[in-house]
Amino acid sequence: MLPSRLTNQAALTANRIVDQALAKGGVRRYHYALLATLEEFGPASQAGLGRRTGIDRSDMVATVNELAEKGLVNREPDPEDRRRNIITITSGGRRHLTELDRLLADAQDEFLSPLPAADRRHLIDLLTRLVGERP
Amino acid sequence: MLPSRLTNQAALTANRIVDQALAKGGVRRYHYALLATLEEFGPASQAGLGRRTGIDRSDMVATVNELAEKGLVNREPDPEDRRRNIITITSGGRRHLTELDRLLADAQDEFLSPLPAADRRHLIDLLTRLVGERP
DNA sequence: ACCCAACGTTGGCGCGACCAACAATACACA
DNA sequence: TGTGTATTGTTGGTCGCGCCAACGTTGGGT
Repeated sequence: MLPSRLTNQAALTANRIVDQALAKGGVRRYHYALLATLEEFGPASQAGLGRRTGIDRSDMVATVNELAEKGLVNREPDPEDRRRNIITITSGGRRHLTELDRLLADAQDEFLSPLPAADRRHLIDLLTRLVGERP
Repeated sequence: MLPSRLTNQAALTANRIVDQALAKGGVRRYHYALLATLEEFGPASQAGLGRRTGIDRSDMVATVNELAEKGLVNREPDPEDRRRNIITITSGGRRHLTELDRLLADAQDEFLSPLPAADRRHLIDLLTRLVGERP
């Protein structure tokens, strides 16, 4: 089977499992990606967040809208650059993220369940190099 | 980074490269999946092809339509079971598939380019076990 | 004769991933 | 100083994949 198709099949499985887990937390993948990135790197502009997550600027608008409506992030204009909005994760967002992380930990385990621990580490290493060292 | 996200990122890269390659052949991923499955396993019903490719029955209708319009497959009613259509790859389809295979070979190489050969084999092995041995 | 399962088909949905265009703002530099 | 260029947020739209529900037709079982 073609490596590309193999990878896609794996991603399909992963996404099914992950989407199901995130649905229990009431969010989709974009929401989690955004919350996790905010928690890891701190407040940033929408464009900056888009670059880090790979989410398009236009999709970022909707994602921030939805998270802001739930009170999980704040959107405020940047006083130093009036083009920008600064997105900040709220304490409620941080709490919610903790729950999502817990849900996702189980999902990862289910996703990787066919492989023993050593192979899981090896797979992660290979994938990291595959997606990381790319021009 | 979460294994699920890592896998998804790899799949995104793979799909971008593959889609671009298949576009040169004038088809999308579903078309190739169908042609390749027909070539490997021989004629089959639409439902049977759907089970093998993972393509939904409803999407299979459109895919067969498009390939039949191009003369790459034939759709004929099964005389032994009038519920079924038997889908057959044509000689033109076989020729086209050869070209697509060539395009895809380059795509695979580009996709896996960050990894040396031994690691590529290892990755393929791990992914095969990950998607294969699943309940 | 009856019911259930499988098939092809239609129509629809959601999500992720994109692109083009726009006004507002910042910035470089001639 | 002004003038062009780049960036940002936003709107609105497209495409493909992956699904699901429903329907009429047909087959197979009992």
